[in-house]
Amino acid sequence: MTPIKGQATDGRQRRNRSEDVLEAAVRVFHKKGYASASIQDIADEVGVLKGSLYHYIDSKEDLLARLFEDSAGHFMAMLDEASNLDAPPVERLRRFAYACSYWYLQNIERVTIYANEWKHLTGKRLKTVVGIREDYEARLASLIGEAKEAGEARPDLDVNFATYFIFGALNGLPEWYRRRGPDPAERIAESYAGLIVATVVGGGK
Amino acid sequence: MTPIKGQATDGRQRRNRSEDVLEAAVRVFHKKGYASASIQDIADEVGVLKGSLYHYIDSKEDLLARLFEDSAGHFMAMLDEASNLDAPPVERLRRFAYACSYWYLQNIERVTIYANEWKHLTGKRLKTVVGIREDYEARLASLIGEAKEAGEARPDLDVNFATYFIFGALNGLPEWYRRRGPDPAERIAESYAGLIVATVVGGGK
Amino acid sequence: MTPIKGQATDGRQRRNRSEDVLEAAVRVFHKKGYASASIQDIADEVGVLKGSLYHYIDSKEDLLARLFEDSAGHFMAMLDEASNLDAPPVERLRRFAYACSYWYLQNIERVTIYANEWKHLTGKRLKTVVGIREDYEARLASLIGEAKEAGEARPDLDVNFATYFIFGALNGLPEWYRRRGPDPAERIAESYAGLIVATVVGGGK
Amino acid sequence: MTPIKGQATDGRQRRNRSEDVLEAAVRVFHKKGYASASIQDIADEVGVLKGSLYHYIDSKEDLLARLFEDSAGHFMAMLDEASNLDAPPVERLRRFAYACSYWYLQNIERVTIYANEWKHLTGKRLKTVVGIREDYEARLASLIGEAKEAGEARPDLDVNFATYFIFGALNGLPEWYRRRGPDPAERIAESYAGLIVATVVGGGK
DNA sequence: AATGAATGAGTATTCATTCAT
DNA sequence: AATGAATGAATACTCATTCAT
Repeated sequence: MTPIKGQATDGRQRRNRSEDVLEAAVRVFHKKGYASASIQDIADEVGVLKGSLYHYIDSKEDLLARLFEDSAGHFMAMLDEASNLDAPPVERLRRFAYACSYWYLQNIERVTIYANEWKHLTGKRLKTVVGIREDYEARLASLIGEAKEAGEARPDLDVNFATYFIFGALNGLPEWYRRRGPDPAERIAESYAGLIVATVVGGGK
Repeated sequence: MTPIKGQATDGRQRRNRSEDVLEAAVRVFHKKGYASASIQDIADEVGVLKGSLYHYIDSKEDLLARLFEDSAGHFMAMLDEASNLDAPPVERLRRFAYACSYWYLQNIERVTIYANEWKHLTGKRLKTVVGIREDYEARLASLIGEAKEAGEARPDLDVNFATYFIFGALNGLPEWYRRRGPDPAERIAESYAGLIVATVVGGGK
Repeated sequence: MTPIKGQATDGRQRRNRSEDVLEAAVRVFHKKGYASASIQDIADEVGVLKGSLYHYIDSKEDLLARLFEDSAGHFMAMLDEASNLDAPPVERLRRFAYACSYWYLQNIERVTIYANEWKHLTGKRLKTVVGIREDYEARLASLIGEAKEAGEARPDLDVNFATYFIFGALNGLPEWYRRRGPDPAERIAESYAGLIVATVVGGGK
Repeated sequence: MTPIKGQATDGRQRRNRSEDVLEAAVRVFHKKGYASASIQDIADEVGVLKGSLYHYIDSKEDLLARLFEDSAGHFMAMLDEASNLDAPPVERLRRFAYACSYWYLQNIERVTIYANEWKHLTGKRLKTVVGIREDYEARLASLIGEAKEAGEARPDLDVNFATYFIFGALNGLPEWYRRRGPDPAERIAESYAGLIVATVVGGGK
């Protein structure tokens, strides 16, 4: 009998504690906010004394940074995938919007932290996160720009404002999702994709 | 040389600083976030020892609450005015959207605090703020609902999702406004109004 | 028509505010204890802003000292009167005990403060209060001593211990008096006088 | 040279100081009174930074409460033992009185705190302490009551007043004991037992 | 890896006191 | 006499971090 990875032979979970710490941090930072959360809170969540946490982290900010690095990888992967579809501009916008919305809903806690707590990073780490966000905005903007050039968007559309508008609407998603009933993520993502496309394609007078 | 009113000859001022305190709190809470801001930060901003602040406030949370009460009045007044226009649904939606956007831009710091720091209120105060937000959402939802019933919106529009979507886009406004160049508030508000109407009226496929 | 002392012609009480302050201090110090009572508490009780109190007092400790000086006079008067009766020793002891008990009951708040808060005095003031207490003990001791010399007390009585014993019993009076029903002061004083005499005259084996 | 257990080579100690903290608190609260004593005072007495105290306690009131719980156990044990003697009423009263007096003298600091600082407890803790005191009074009262029923007390004795009287005399014991010379505890306890019995058995007129 | 004792700088808050008006 | 703004030192308590065991 071979021991399963992360499972000690005595039955106790012996997975990489580092990951436990990161997951606990996600839950705690999401619930209380980075500034209001204490190292003690996270230690409690992991089930360890707070002194022991420092085997896994260098500092509280380091822990936050690790969360961001961790999320950033997935985030960029999702953005890459969503950007590189082969379809006409508006269709790509729709799929991009769907993919983003869906991914947000699957990663609510991390996304909330990503959107709200980046101010507590400093130095290079802050730069990285801001860079990712700018990249994100740039991709969205370029998609919208293409749609406009292809004549599929409203002619009076301001690409930048539309980008920020949509970006904000997406970032607001996790905020109300918690409060609502059990709408399936697919339905919400589809609806949001539709709203985003409508924002761009427009209509109105 | 005559001594200025409220200015002692030794340089210390002895006047009522209630307003100063509130304004300093707005700046500090906006810059650092409520949890990370210290009473000392605010005292420094006012130019007073921290003990002296308690002449004007009961507690840090009380100070936050005062900010909310202060904003809530203006906020509701703006909402009332924007809701009670006499025009066809979509036109009313546009004007409502314009008024909100414009007001947000004029009150960025307070609006940011309003959107981000309400979690730190407790008890009755929290209830009041949540109530206002629900009222806000309800007004927006009812405008969108009227537009839909009047056949001016996309037939497949989900009124609730659209409401949250627009709400999020508005709340995201102050976040990027700081980073951008000097777009005049009127232009932004007009653009946002257009985007909001487009979201509802739709188009797309 | 001549204005009555302490009564302004407009009907408002205009008595000497100094006395109001002392009386308020008695109530507040009795209720909360000197250390836990704040100048603000006393100002509230007087109905004046705390800054205004300093027209009447020099400091918090000064206020406490004034209370002691105030009480000390009455206290010594009572002791003098009770000591100078003309009667056989045990009868004088009984009357002394009655007078003290009765006076305690009439001045519960001040007596409680006198018994508990003298530690917060410093310097000469402390000396004065300790002096009064020693005088008190000495008078009681001399009464008991006379009774013993007259052969009216138990022969094995230790005069000092008896003095402290009785002194403690008297000082405990205000403590439980508050908690009890409405026993008339006369009855309690009579009972205590009997107990004190019994303590000295004794019996037992 | 071998390092002493619990003594780091740099001079700082790293051992469990729960007991030290409680004992330091007894000394400090006794000396200054609970309200006037600061956490800093206690930390100084322990020889630790004040922040470190919170490794051992939850709050200042919690520390006081721990003292009371600590004392309460011993106190009740002593009362139980003293109550359950097998002898005629007055003899039991004498022994009870001796045991209490003696125990008081052995535990002066804690008894003083018990008698004076219970007002600073709140909630359930306050109730417990008041309950113990009432139990104490009830035991004393029942002993006195038995003596009276057995015809060994003065016929005009008021059992309640006698109980309070004796209770007060006992509580006053630690107050003067400090000021006096080195009377052996046994002699004082014997003397107090005699005084208590005399109070009840009486004589007088 | 984990513990838990200790640190030291920080936090919000209180409060006796001063003083210009 | 009275006000109320301001002080400055103190208070209880928190917390990220260190480190010997």
